[in-house]
Amino acid sequence: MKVTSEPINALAFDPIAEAQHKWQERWPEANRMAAATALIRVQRIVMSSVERALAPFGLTFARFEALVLLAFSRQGRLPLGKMGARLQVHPTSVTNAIDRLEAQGFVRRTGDPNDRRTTLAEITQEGRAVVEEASRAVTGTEFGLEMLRDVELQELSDILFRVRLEAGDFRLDGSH
Amino acid sequence: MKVTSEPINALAFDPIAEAQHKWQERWPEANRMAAATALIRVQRIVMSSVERALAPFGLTFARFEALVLLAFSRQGRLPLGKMGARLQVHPTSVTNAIDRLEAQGFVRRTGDPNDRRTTLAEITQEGRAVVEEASRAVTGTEFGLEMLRDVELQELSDILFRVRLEAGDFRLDGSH
DNA sequence: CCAATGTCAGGTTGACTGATATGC
DNA sequence: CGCATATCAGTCTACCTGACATTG
Repeated sequence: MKVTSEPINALAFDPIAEAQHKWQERWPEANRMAAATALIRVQRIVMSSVERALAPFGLTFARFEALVLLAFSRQGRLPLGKMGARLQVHPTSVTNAIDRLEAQGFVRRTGDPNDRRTTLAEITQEGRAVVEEASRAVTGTEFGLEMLRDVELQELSDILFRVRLEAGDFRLDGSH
Repeated sequence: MKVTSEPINALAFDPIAEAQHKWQERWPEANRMAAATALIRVQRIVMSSVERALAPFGLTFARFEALVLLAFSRQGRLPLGKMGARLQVHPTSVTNAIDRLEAQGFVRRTGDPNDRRTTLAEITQEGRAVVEEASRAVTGTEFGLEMLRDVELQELSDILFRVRLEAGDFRLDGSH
């Protein structure tokens, strides 16, 4: 997904607060609406920051995520299906991302001898090199969240954790 | 933007916490990385919830936002440029959204007699009707944030407010 | 002449649906 | 046989860049 790159125009007021007031006059849940809208807007800020850092490496966020996942894996390779489950993306999106990464030489497809239905994606030397550099570039942007102190980051993560947990992203089994 | 519609697969652990640990072993800013990743994931949850509610009305989130903005405006019409500034989207995206809304009969283009460069988008009767119904449908989903109480919603909004403010989305002039 | 406004052409991305080949 | 895995074809949305005509 492409995303607004720069503040197009700084408004003289908070457009979300404005919308919240008007929403409240007609419909319920104005607070939730405001939080959701702000979330969407901040996601764009973060995405924009990250993608700007990744562009010089020929990477998008989706492909970068896939590459990091492979780099973090024990053997440097994973079945495509497992990657989709981890990254919470559609199977065809995984295929697509790996297609591109393979064309760039950052990933190689391998068959799995144990289960010949599955395809493994394996990160290459070039892939490891680019993930190292790209990660430093992304870190350098502070993910567009440079204004948040550690306490706020923690608060934010805690709240988002609850949403992800109760939305069914994962279970808490204690196995980890 | 289309988005994952359902939990594809509930993992037995939190994939973001896992990534945070591994990131920490190699690169700085692991907390920021985790917050950013969680933000992106929760935005997908919210988007998915909202777009599922809007689909029956033939609306996407982008078009719904535009329609709500028009419905909230004093005269039911706004210049396209102003809409882009409010919604923080690219000029061509506004043109595109209004194209579709016009084809659906929810919006009508008008010329501005004062400044003949600008085009006004005006919400129609049908547009007002659909925005009323669609808003109720969206509200019914609680924006995918049903698990957050008011205190948490407020905390979340406060933190996101700081990000938006310091990212340059708007200024605080006191004029509003 | 320069700036602003909106549109158009052309291209990229990510995601979805439905169908398909292959293997467990 | 049913199920899982990955891919392909085709479609859609949103966004971007660069060019353009019109108007202030």
